[in-house]
Amino acid sequence: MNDKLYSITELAEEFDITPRAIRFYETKGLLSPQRAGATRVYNYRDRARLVLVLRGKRLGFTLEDIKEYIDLYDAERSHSDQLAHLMLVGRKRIGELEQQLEDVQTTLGELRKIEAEARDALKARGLDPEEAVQNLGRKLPAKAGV
Amino acid sequence: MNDKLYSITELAEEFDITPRAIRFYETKGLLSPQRAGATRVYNYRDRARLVLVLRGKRLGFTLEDIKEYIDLYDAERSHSDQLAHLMLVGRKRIGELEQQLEDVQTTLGELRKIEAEARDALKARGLDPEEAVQNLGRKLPAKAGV
DNA sequence: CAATAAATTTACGCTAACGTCAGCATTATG
DNA sequence: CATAATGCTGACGTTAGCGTAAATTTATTG
Repeated sequence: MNDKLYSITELAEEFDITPRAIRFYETKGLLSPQRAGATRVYNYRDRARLVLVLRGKRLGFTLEDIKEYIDLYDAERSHSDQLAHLMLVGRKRIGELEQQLEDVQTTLGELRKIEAEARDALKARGLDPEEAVQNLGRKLPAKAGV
Repeated sequence: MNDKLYSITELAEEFDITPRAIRFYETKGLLSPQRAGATRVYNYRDRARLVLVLRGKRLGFTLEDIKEYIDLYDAERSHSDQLAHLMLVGRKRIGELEQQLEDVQTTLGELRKIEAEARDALKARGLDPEEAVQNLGRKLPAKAGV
């Protein structure tokens, strides 16, 4: 059931990125799909890797970081040195992410406070906050993406 | 008690960045210290802003994102439109960060699993994991920072 | 006050992560 | 089968975020 195959544009559309980006990740060693002739063909594992890449990006890691991270999954667990190295790199990343977790939580707290204050201030003026937000779209020149 | 002033190098050293970076943030409108003649002088508020900038960076935001975010703090809360806008932008960021929170937690979980597995595998070979990690430093050409 | 040391501006350089052609081959379709 | 549509490989262009060097004040210190 996991034998489904994907074209490059299918993946691109699914994840809202460009084929160019996907090819670029390949040149960086993050993906290595099969080929049918010259055409790239992605299987379920390739797709899973792409998911990891995109999540890594959302977390602000560089593609090189992400490669190192992905390699943790595929690392040989044959030599003890490999295993020790796995632990070492894993711990480093864990440390980084724990810091990031703290940052995210702090910032979320601050933002929620700001939003709540703004909402209260609107209510105090006898306005419906949701309505006020809606109205912005009509007054302003239309900002973000359809 | 919060009237302490800082030179650019003091801040740079405290946060382990370069003066060049701090000046760069200023050109992007993220900081606006006073001047004593031509020399930049930073007060407590400037320093607090810098902290926000650096945290934003750790979260993977662009400097432009960070500017928008910082501006939320200083936004006028006089007009209702401003308040509604504040809510809108705040919610957008909150959404992003909630996604990021999920990403961080997922990735942390995966990494902890990998690290634990590596540790168990080493133990199963009768090795002390900590020792094995230590030994890496002596065998390998010395990789990361001091 | 002469000699450093520290700051400033200006400007060019560099890397990451793609975007954007160009030119060509392959595949799909009316 | 003519014509799109899709894909491939270069190769150059672009933006963000500083690094680095040069030339020039400004500050500090023996």
